[in-house]
Parts: sequence; C-alpha cells; structure tokens
Amino acid sequence: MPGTRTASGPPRGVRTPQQARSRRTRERILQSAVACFEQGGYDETTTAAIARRAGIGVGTLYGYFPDKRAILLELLDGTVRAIADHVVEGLAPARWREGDPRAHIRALIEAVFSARHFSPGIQRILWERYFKDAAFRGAVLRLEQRVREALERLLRSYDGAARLRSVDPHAAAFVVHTAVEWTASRLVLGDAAIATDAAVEAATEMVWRFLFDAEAPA
Amino acid sequence: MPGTRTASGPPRGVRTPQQARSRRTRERILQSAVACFEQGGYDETTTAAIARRAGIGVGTLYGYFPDKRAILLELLDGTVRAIADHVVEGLAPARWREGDPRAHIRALIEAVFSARHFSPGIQRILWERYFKDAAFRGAVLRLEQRVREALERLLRSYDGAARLRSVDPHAAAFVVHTAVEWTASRLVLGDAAIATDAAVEAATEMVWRFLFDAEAPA
Amino acid sequence: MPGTRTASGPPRGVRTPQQARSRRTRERILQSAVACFEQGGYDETTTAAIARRAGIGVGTLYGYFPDKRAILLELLDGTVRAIADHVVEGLAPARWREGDPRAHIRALIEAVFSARHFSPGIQRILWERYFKDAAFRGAVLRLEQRVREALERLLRSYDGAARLRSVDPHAAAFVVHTAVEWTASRLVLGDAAIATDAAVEAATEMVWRFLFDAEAPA
Amino acid sequence: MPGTRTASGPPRGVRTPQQARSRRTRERILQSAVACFEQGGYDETTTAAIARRAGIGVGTLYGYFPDKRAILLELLDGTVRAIADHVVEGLAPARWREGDPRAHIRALIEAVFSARHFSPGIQRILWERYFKDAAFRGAVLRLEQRVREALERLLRSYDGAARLRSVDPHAAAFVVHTAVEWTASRLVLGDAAIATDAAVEAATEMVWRFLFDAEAPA
DNA sequence: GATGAATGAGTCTTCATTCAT
DNA sequence: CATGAATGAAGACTCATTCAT
Repeated sequence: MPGTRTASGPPRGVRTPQQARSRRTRERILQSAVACFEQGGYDETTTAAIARRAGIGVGTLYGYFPDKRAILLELLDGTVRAIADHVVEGLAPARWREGDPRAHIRALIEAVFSARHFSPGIQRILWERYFKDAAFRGAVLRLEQRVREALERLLRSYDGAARLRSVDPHAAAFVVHTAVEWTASRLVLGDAAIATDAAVEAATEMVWRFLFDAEAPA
Repeated sequence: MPGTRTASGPPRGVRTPQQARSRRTRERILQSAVACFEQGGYDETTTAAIARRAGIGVGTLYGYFPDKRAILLELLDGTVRAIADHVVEGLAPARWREGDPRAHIRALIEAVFSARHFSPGIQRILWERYFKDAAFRGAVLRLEQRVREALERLLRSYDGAARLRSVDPHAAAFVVHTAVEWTASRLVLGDAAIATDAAVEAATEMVWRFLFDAEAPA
Repeated sequence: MPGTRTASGPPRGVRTPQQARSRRTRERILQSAVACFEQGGYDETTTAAIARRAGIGVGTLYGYFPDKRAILLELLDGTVRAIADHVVEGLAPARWREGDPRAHIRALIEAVFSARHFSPGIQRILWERYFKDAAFRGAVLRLEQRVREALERLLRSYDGAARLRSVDPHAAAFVVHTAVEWTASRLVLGDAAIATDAAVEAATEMVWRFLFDAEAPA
Repeated sequence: MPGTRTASGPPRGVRTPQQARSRRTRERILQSAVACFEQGGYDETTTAAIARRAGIGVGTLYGYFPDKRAILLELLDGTVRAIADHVVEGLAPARWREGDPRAHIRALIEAVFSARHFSPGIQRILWERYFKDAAFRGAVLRLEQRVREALERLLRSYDGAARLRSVDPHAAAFVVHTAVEWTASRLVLGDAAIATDAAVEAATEMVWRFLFDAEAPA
C-alpha cells in the first residue's frame, strides 16, 4: 500500500494520486523523466529540467516523489519488473511439458530482446545506476534473482535429459541468464553492429545446444 | 628564472633522474587513483583526494594529467587493454591447430575470470563510466571490437567443423564474447552466490557445446 | 449553488452555530500550533503541519490567520499578556498598603514562575522570536514596559521607606523586573539544575533585601 | 588542536591558517560574518553574502570553515568565552580577601556590561541561536556553568558573613548570575530606556544588599 | 467556506580546475 | 616544477502562500 505512513511525520512528498488530474500529473512527470534521462543520463538531469519538461514547477514534482531517485525507482518497477515477470511466467515448467524446447527458448529470448528494445534509454540508466547506487543494485538483484531461480527450477524439472545431467543447474542458470541479459542489453544500446535477428538466433542456438541438443546437424 | 638556459637544452646527465622521479610520481598518482576509485567510485572521488593519497599537491597532479578523466583512461589502458591483448593472443588460430578446443576455451575463460578478479574495483568503475561517458565507451568498444574480431577470425578458420557451419560467425562471436565478459564481470562484482570454479565450468561447457561438441555425454 | 440566497442575507438563526464552529476551528488551530511549535520550534514548523494536526486543510488555516506569524502573535497575547496582566494587577500600590511586603514579593514571583511553567515550549519560542522578529520584539517590549511601569509606580508610592530613598526607581524597576523574568525563563527551560522552590526563595530574598529589608537576620 | 583529524577522510574545509595570508583571510571572513549577522540575523545571512562582503568566493569560505555554524561557534569563542574567563578570574576568592566587597561587585558588573557593549550584534545572535540550536546552547551553558560555579565558590568562602548564612549559595549564585547577565544583555540590545550607569548602579546595589549589606543607610 | 495541488524563489554546499608564489 | 588557496557555477530540495474547484 504505497502512501501509507506509520507515524505522524509530514507526508514528505507522497501526494497519493487519487484524483484524475493528480494521476495525469504523476504520469507526465514520469514521462518527462524518461525523456530527460535518455537524453542526458541520470546524474546530468536536474529535477528542474524534469519539472520544466513536464510543464510544472519543481515543488510540484516534489509533491509526487520524495526525491529524484524515487522517480528512477518507479521507472524501474514499470519497466524491468514487467520484463522479469513475463520471463518468470515463461519459465514455468508446466509450459515446457509440451512443444519444442528450442521454440520455447527462442520465444523467451525474443521477448527479452524486444522488451528491452522498448525503452533503450531506460536500459542505459538502469545499468548506469546499477554500479553507483547500492540500494538500486539491490532492487535489480532481487528481480534478477527471481528470474534465475525460475530458470533453475525449470532445469531441475528436466532432470531426465541427457545434457542437463552433467551440468550444475545453479551455475547453468546463472550463466544462461547472464548471457541473455547482457546480449540483449548491449544490443539494445547499439554497442554492436549486429542485426537483432541474427543475435537472437545465435543466442537461441547457444542456449539450446548448451542445455538440450546432442546431435550434430547433418 | 632558475634553470633557464639560453639555447642549448638541458644537460644530458641531469634529465634522466628527473624523468625517473617523474615516472615514479606518475605511478603514485595512478595507484592512488585506483585505491580511491575502488573505495568510493569515480564521481565521488575528488582530485584533491587522489593527490593527497599520492602525497602531492593538486596542482602537481594536473602537471601529469590534463584532467580527472585522463587518469581513468590511463587506468583503462593498463587494466582492460592488458586483458584484451592477452585474450586476442589466445585466440590466434595458429594456437588452436593443435590441442583440445575445450581445453583452449577453458583456459581462455579462466584467464578472463582471473584477470578481472585482479582489481574488482576497477571493474566497477569501468562499467560505471561505460554508460556515462561516450568517449570512454568508445575506448572500451574499440578494445572489445578487437577481441570480437579475433574470435570471429578464429571461428571462420574452423569452417570445416560441423557445428560452426550452421552458425553466423559474426553473431556467434558477439554472443560468446558478451556472455563470457558479463559472466566474469558480474561474478567478480559479487553479484551472484556462485563459486568461480562452477561458473567457469558452466561457461566453458556452454561455449564448447555451442561451438564444437556434437555428442551426447555417455 | 446550494445555500445562495437572493439578496436578503443569511438567516439569523443559522449564523450563530457557524460562528461557534468558526471559533472552535480557530481554537483548534491555535492548540495545534502550540503543540507543533513546542515540538520543533517556530521556523521548523510548517503551516502544513499545523493544519494537518488541526485536522484541516492549509487553505482553511489561511482563512483564519493572514500568515504564520499572526498565529504566533495570537499565542503571545493569550500567554504572555495574561501573565503580564496578572503581575500588573499584583503590583497595584493599593494592595501593598497592608500586609508583609516580603509576602507580596514572594507571591508575585511565585506567580511568574508558575505561569511560565505552564507552557515551557511557548517560552522557548517567545525568546527565539524575540531576537529575530522586530515586530514581535516590539509587542513583547510593550508588555514588559507595562509591567516595569507598574513596578516603578509601586516603588515611588513607597517613597518613605529608607532603602528606597537611595535608589532610582526607574533603574530599580528595570533591574528587578529583568532579574525575575530571566530567572523564571531560564529555570523553566531547564537550563539550570536548581529546584524551583530554592530559586523562588533566593529571588524573593534578593528583591526583598534590595528594596525593603535593612536588618541583619539574627 | 584545531585541524587535527583522526582518520583518513578529506579535510572538510579546515584550511589550517599557518601562512600570513591565510590568517588574514580567515580574519576577514569572521569580520564579515559579524557585520552580516549584526545586520540581518543569523538565519537570514547567506554564506554567499558573508563571502561577498569578505571579498572572496563562496568556495574559499568553505575552505576555512566547514559550515555556516562553525563561523558562529568561532565567534562565540572569541567573544563570550573571553568575557566568561575575565569574570571567573574576577571571582577568585583570593581577590576578595581585601578591599570593599561593594567595589568588587561594581567592578565586575561594570566589566560585564562594557564587555557586552563591545559587540551588541553578537549578543543578539548569541541569544537568537541559544534557543534554536541545542549544540550551541550546550556550549553557552558550559560557559555559564563555569561562571556560576566560580561565584558559588566565592560565596561559600564568605561563610562567616551574616547575610550569606541564611542563603543557599547554589541558588544565590544562579539568581545573581542570571540577573546580571540578562540585565546587561537587554541593556546592550537597547531594550530599555535606561542609562548604562544607572543600571550598573542599581544592579550593584541589588547584589550588594542581597549578599552583604545589613545596615540601613542612615 | 473548505480544500490541497501548484508554485518557484532561495539556501547551503561541492569540486574540478587555475595560477600566483 | 611543486604547491594549495581561490574560484563560482551548479544542483537538490523546502515551504509559505495562492486559487481553482
């Protein structure tokens, strides 16, 4: 329940959005923040700039968020958590009972890539903050942890498969997750001259061969 | 004006010890910078702090480096470039003509992991700056590019191999490089509760199966 | 527009309860202000905090008082003026015609001490503002002036007394008033490890000996 | 030893004045601060204003003092502590062995009055902060405590005297000190239309009669 | 009359860089 | 060459007050 306060202190800028206008203002702030962050990075973006672009006063902004960082955290929830939730869902063992594992892998990787494509600027800020802000890093780590655990659970559920028998599911989950995450991030950030399709295909192949495939293509 | 000579240049004999001292001062600055950056991050470290720890005045520091960022760039050369050089060397096709590919892969991955282990603080700063400083990112990208190209060249030199025939070497190089790089980085930064050995093993297995292996383990 | 009447003014009967409610709201604001001021000081207390604690909106508060300072001024009238009035009354020469002067002195000092004890927080704010706000200082000075004048008048009415003959009544009034006022204030604020009784006794003795007594205690 | 630091942190603006120019700059800051504080009060004075009046940049100011409050504290030491030291000295029992007690009293009170006259603006700020800043209040209280204790010690050393026998020295010291302190302060601040001489005389008479005199003037 | 969202001027403080000594 | 005092632009955040609903 956001907005709930324990004691008696002042509401330190947590104008709970109950009215329509309020909600719209809040939304405008977030959108402005994304645009500013994308353009100039987090540190370089001033709260005044966010407010100006949102067409409001600085004070108003502080009525909705306790500080600059809170805006970023909110953005994280809206973006990264959504991706994580989707991936965790896609890793539910029940889904993998039927159908081709390779197709499943490809679908998931594709989802990750396209999700990250949605707001490349946020990706950049995400990693920028990750190394500078311990609390932020913690939040990201928790989300990643959920994904890794879901992946590990899936791998363990396949324990009959030949390839998986000889691999530590914990380490495998870590490596696979890390590989896909970073490939997607770097690609989205334009750090490589690779077509997205080709990258998805290569990543899929790598993961599939690692975890499932055992036959040489003719 | 003490030390001013009319037109003949400084005497040969005096110069050398000065240069030696100069080199030592430069070295002290770099060491101090590493320590400071590791402790508090790049942005949070003031040039005054670096100078103090190096036992010199701020002005002196600016006699050796044009600005704060130059120190970091220098550090990058000393750390990241060394790793890159080593990896590029290890990827020379000539070396892979004989011996077990899996052993080669493992050796390289191990080298990357242990190299990055050497100065985890620098790793952190490396990535922190990567997302904030375009020029810095460019420098890193150029180093990475060299590695990826070496890797791609190696893959192409194996064109007879069954597995590699069905994979785009460019994309494969990108995916493999990205996966190993990030796995090593995150591990070094303590972002995962995985033993280094297990991670190396898993990464090796993934890359090997992706690129070479075609038989199911008995 | 509910409640709008054409041209006849509001009905007599309805007004009174509104005024009563108004008075109650006003009272609530003052009480809230006292509590807030005591807790955190004047400057640190925000108008929003006062309103919240009073259970009303900020705008409403501004319907009852033109600004923050006006609330304080009102409080001053309710607290300090009451003390001053009481003391002035107690200094009326008519009262001192009969009875023991020492008993009178003691009674007055006691009254001052206990009055100030009533709301120590207000005492703190009183002096805090005194030095910061010229208008406020003026208001306090006027109240003090009345007390000093009453005291001076009393002293002059005693002009037969031996001790008083050799003292300038104006200066004496100032010194006595100032001494008692500050002793009471500092004590109430907990700035000294002295029992109130002991302080009252000492102050009484000092004033009495100064103004009246001429015999050494046996 | 000001400027001594325990651990390794940066010297947070404590440019220790060892060079002549440095000392002069420091002095200029303090003088400017006094002038600004006197003119507009502590809270209202911005660090920028102090710097401007001192003819230096803001940053320079922060090189000499960690923050605004430190400047005030320094001022306190230079002003109030000096008065306290002088008074404590004047209260040494040895000095009172010979000579007229009344003359001693008068001399001390005169000293207090004239000392406070020296920098009335500082007096105002002193009391302004006293009620707002707990640490500051603590510092003042400690100084006062020293004076009160010296006074109490003096009173106890007189234990043969008739008047003193019937008075609690602790309470008496508190009352006398408080009375003189506040009379001097209020007078210096121009809060009363009394000539300084008359006030000194009245205060002296009050204290003397309280503590020593037992005979009615003929 | 009540409300509370919006306002924005104003404050302290930091730090990379320069330059007179 | 070394030094470190001086600089001043820049930024996050607060809060008394207003006014549209």
